[in-house]
Amino acid sequence: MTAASRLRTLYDTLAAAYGPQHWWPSESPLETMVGACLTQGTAWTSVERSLANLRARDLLQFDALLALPEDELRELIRPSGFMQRKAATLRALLELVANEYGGSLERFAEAPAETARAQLLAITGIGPETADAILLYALGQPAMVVDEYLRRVVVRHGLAPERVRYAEVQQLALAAFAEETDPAALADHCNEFHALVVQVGKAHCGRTPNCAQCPLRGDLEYYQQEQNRQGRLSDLRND
DNA sequence: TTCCGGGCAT
DNA sequence: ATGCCAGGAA
Repeated sequence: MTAASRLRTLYDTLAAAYGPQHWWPSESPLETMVGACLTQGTAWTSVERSLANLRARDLLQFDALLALPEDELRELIRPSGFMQRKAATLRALLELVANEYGGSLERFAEAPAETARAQLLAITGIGPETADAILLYALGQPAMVVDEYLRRVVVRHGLAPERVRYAEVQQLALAAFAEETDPAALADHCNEFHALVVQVGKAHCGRTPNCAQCPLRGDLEYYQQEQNRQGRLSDLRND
């Protein structure tokens, strides 16, 4: 049983348990992009308040948002926290799209994924998770989003070592869909995968694990039994 | 590792 | 009151 095939089974188990997740909830790619920045380390309900503030002033349009002074933006996004950093990040993101793509998210989406990702990562305040979330949910690219929940699931189920890096978890998750050759279909899987991981993570894989009712407990027991078996063999060898 | 931060559940 | 959240930078 390879790590990739086990992860694929976890995905299928989550899909069966939770059903379609319909991510990312938004009315436009711009709103998705903004939400992706605002939700860093922040509950989604708080992000919704900020988005409502912007929508109420018709600011969820590119030109209007670009024209908004940073200090005003800061106040409108206050409910989602880290407002100074996030306001600066959003400004830089809007300027990237304005300067490199004429303010068109459609053109941004047509850029090679590697180019777009590098440009996003060059912005202070956008790290790998936010960059991949924007690539996937706002630009439609087949990017795998790795968050703390996925890292915990992968580590706790013995699919990777404790100090595993972002890129390694990402490669492992992509390997679970290696048979998918169509980019659009892969993007659909990436979309659903991350959404499902967030669901199971919030309910069962927080700071302290809560496995009793977890849909993935079967796989965990499999791993723990393997671990015990390895332990007994190790004892027989006296090491 | 620590800080950034308001909102919400407990 | 305390802990934690669809993270990232210094």
